[in-house]
Amino acid sequence: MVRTPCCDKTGLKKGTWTPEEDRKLMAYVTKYGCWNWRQLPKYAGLSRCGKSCRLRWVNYLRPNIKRGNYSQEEEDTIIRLHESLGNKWSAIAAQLPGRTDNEIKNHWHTNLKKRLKENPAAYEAKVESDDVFECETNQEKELEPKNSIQGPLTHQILESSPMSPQQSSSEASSMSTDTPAITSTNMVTCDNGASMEKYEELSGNFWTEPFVADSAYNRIDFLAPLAEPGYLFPHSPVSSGEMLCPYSVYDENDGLNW
DNA sequence: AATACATCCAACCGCCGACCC
DNA sequence: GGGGTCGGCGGTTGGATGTAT
Repeated sequence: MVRTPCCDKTGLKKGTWTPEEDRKLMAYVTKYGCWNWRQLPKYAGLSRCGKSCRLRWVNYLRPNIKRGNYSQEEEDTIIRLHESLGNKWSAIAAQLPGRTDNEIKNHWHTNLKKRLKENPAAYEAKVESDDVFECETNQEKELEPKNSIQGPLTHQILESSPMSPQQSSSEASSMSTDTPAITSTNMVTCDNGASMEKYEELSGNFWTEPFVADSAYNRIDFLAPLAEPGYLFPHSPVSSGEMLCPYSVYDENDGLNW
């Protein structure tokens, strides 16, 4: 069958995302969830392909993204998993909460692959110890719920995350590391029809009135939730006082730090 | 200071499987 | 069962940034 392109090639912006686009996407997904990536840009007021929006959210904007240096432990995990799974980056990423498949893939190609090429002995040593690791992960698979989002390393890694020092592990475990869905009482989840219905009840004319970040947020500074958690998204994870952004967007001295 | 080169990583592209009608 | 849509994945690219000359 012939696939239609995921987006109209004309009139859609490509390339690096601007802070304004990030803000719109984040505001929209945080508020309404990812009910339909293809339609989302239209309602969010973005001139982007839905795929591009999804990628941007998943790889960059979504909560709990860990950025920056990889710990030795994380690198070891990537090496082990790559040996057993191959280039299944999403599967590897599932074992490293906070890391995206894209980021792991990049890290592999830019650092680990090169390093292992230079020092294959170290690679062999890691792979040999893989037997024990696989045994552990199999046990964990059996113990874990099938749809469990958190990987086995969640706890230790998130605790050491430099991204959100104020975030407790319980808070972290309440948030998905893998799905863009923002699950809360009045938010839409990607896969839960019941939630959608619930949301419709609460939002009223959402389906007939496109969300336009400009109009919705021009009146209230987008950063308001950071200053007053819970004001804009009373039932969102933000309401507990967490930072909305996965990375620092606000600098006390300079304002926006995009 | 200017230029060339190397490296990194965000984003795009095309394909695939799941799902729906 | 076939056609169409969608989300997700892995490979690749090219712009941004860093380093060397």
